[in-house]
Amino acid sequence: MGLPEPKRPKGPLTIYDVASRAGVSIASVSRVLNGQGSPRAATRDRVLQAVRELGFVPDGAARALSNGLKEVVGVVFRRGDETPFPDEDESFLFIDVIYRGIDLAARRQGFDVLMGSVGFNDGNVEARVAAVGGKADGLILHDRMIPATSITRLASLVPVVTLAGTPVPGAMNVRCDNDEGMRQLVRHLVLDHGYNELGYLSGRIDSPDNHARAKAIEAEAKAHGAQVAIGHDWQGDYSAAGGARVISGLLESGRKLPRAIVCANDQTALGVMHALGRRGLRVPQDVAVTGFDDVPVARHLHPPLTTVRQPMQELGAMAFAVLYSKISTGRGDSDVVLPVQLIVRESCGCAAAENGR
Amino acid sequence: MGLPEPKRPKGPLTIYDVASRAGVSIASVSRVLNGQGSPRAATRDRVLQAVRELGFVPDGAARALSNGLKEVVGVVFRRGDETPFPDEDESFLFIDVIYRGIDLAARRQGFDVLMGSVGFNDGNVEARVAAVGGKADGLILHDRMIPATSITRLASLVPVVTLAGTPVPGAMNVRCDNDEGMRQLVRHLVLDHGYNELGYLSGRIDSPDNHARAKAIEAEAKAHGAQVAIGHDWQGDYSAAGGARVISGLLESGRKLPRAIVCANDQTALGVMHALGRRGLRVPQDVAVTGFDDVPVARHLHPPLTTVRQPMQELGAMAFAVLYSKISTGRGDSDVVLPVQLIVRESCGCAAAENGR
DNA sequence: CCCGGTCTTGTAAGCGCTTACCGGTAAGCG
DNA sequence: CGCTTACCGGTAAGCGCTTACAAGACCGGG
Repeated sequence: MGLPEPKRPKGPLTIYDVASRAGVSIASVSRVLNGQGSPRAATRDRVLQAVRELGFVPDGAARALSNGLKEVVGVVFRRGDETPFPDEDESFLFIDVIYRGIDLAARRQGFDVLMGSVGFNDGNVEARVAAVGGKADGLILHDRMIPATSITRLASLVPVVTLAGTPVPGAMNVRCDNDEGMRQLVRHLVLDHGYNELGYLSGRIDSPDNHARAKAIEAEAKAHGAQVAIGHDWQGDYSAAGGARVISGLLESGRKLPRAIVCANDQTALGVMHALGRRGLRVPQDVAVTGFDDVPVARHLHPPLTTVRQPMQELGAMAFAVLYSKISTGRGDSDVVLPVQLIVRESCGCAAAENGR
Repeated sequence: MGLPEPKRPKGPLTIYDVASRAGVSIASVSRVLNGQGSPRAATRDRVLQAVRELGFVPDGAARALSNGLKEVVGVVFRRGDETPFPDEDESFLFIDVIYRGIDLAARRQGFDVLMGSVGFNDGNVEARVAAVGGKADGLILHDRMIPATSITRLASLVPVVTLAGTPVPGAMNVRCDNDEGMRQLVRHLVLDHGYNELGYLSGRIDSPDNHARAKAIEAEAKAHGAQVAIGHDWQGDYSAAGGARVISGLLESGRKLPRAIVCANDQTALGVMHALGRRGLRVPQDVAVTGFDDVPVARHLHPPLTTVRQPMQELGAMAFAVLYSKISTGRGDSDVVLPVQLIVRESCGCAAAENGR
């Protein structure tokens, strides 16, 4: 008000509009907006006033270009494909919890999170990852979506943190202690329950996490004299459908199931329990089942699922923390391992203790 | 190779580096990268070669600034707070499905999704929303996080789609047909089951969706001569904890529960069922319970939850579609209503039909 | 062999913002 | 009262990329 004509120059509101409206230079506007320098109170007020009146919001791209900080972390995960199995609704729980951890941590530093998911069968994954990288200050990548060499190369351009994988040269890594978790679980099954026949229903064959878990169960079972069925017939894919498929296959071929089935993750366990239930087999009386992850629904299954809790939210938060440190100070830990925790519920054969809440 | 010294100029790789490496101008590089013009095959190859060797990825900010398109949609939701109740783990399921819909649709247009969540108690929500808006080409906002006038103002700067709210001047809106869904549900309860006493365990009081649902249940119940308990004593907040709290309160004050409890959403129903179970009340024999949303876990509850399915993924996809249309063509529908579907399972009293699979 | 037309490539002008640098003004001091 | 010292605030130079414009290369016809 007072000024002749604000006359929004049509084009989307820039700092120049604010400056002329407030009768100062664009530099002053910028300074007020960013709290740099020490503008006189009068100046500051006029600028703020103009900003308010105009409803001005600075353009992130220009800002980023100018000061070299986008305040954006890119996160690329694999999602289920566009047409998931009917059972698969919950297949993204795992990554969503991680997202949440990242989001919370990022928010605290004024960063936003750019999601760039890819399907399992998408082509040009590298291109997608690169595109996200170009829009962000740093990248958090799930497992092995692209070859290690590509990750290394990418990492020379923009800081990269891989999640739940094995460290890659140049990139940083954050993961959970799969090995220890699986070992605890096996000890509980073998030592506390006395099961000496286990089966390991695996995850995707190309997953480092899956390898680590398989290795651990074999080693620990052996150490305590228990058998473990594993291998091609026991090949799942981290999905509920996959777990159900394996069990059905085993049962149909007349195979005898081991006393306890250790699943690569909770979703698989969910599928297994469904398949078992359909065949009239009781969990845990006939067959014990365990998961891995401790996804939120795990406690709501019947029976509640015994599993290994990965601190997924912290995993995400830690990934961001490491990345942020790299972005702001230029250095960050290259391999962080987070502890896991055995969660004993009922699906292993333990009696109901403290159900739900 | 061949050229004297690539000598990465330390600073992070720009189009100039690529150009000099390939022995062409930056314009040519840009053209090759964006498929503009018709570069000679030899030129194209040299550029691509250089890009590959250097591992160049163009800077998104610069690109955005230059051509006025960031290829980013901002999405701001309310999340639970940083220290959720133990029960609340699944409280974000709802929005995650929507995210997924947005993500899928966005990906198809080469857009990425920028998440900017805010907690229920966060201050300066408007500032956060604005910040996200500044980094994106368009904004998808959940419900009413900020006053309508703010939304309107924001919408003059950048296209805005609100979700599941009521349309706001200037912004576009996409929502589900709450009214029809609730009416179908009530008809099922009253007409098919003969329940004539219902209770409506509401959502957050400031939510338009909650209002719409409350209105609908009252109207439809009245139309069929059923009573419905509603109001202060029945005030939930969309959370499981809230649902449980209300039920406990009611029971402790010695109140008699209606025959059927209609919850504002599935999470609330989950809490209600827990609370009921703890008091030894059976669902649906003693009290019927219904939800709203059809969250993935709904089918895994015991008994499986009768609810109203909102096509949440499509909701997200539609939101993006509308926004994209606005961004690219300058116009988009201002109020899209998506149909809902009554999902009858067992918590209403119906017999087990086709359980989960 | 020269000239006009085509096709390719280079030059340079921004996109909106931050910030180094410098001139101008007001305050401080002898 | 005049000069030094701070302090503000303005001017302008980029940040890395796209693209309009123009210059150069190359072709064929006359």
